[in-house]
Amino acid sequence: MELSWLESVLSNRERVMEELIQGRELAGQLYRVFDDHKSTLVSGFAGGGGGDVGSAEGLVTKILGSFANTLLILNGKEADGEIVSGDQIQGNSSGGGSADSSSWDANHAIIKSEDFHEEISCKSASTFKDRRGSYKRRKTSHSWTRDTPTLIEDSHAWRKYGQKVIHNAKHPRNYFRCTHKFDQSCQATKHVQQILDDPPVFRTTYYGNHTCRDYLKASELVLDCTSPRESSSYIRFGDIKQDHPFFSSFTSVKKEVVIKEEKPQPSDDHMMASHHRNHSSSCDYIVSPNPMVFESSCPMSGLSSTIDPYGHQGDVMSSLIVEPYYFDDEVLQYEF
DNA sequence: CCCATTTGACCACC
DNA sequence: GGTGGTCAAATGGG
Repeated sequence: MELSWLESVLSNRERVMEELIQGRELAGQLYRVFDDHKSTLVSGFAGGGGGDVGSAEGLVTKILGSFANTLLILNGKEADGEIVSGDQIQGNSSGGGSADSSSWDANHAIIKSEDFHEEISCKSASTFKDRRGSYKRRKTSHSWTRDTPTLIEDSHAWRKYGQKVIHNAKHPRNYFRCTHKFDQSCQATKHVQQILDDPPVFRTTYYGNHTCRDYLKASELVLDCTSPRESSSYIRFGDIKQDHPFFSSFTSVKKEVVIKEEKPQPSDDHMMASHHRNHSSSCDYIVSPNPMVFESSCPMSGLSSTIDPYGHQGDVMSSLIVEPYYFDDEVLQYEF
């Protein structure tokens, strides 16, 4: 197997090189795009994020597609026809990157990537999912965790779908899925759990990559706090608030994030119907319903900033990254 | 009325 | 059988 993998890699070497080169070029273009608007993106989120974000996103899409393809090739997945196009990738690493340093500065995070031998293919398992709870335990999907003293924002819209008391844990674990699970078949999910009280530490575990197209704009990012009743304060670029009556268990918050996002193509709109109801309202594309959980997912929304920390796209990538990354205050750490 | 959250039920995995 | 992950009806806010 090792040998066949190696042979496969070698035989695809040209393709790998092409993908990497393309990725590099696209990244360069993206850099210029962001560079042109750096000041806007970094300090002026309030303004609404900017018209070039769209083109930037397009570039990001291509870049991600390029890297994803490379990874797939390296993983020997190509034969399975799993190479994806940039459009399919888009958000890939939901942990994608602390989008913005402003929300992130206060947090020192540790990110670990776990379980990287994943099958990128979707779980075919629950084919006949008519019954509740009938699901396939995500054993094969890769995950990565982030521990933060506060909840961090992210550029994706999440919807809470469950909460569970975990054995031997003081705090319940909250389950979120991507809002676009149904309309765009985005499989990304995450779990958030407070693992320490004082100081508070929240562990966010991401599963799967985002394949959805819509990201919150920078101006929509919310930074919220943590503990249920204590310090939840969320920040909107431009103003800071402090209050929060909510959080029953540390969760649910009302969507404070005002901003509206341009609607996604109306065409796919309905597919989203969440099970029984048609949840396709624009709201779904707007906010991150739970401020409580934040983490930064994908930077593409608009702030480029720095990172795209996690390479979770694939196993290979993860294995290539050995050194920890240091960003400003935070430390991103990869483990295998 | 629409939509997000809550919460108990259900089921896969260990 | 216990635990954890997901589903979906119920609930409540806007």
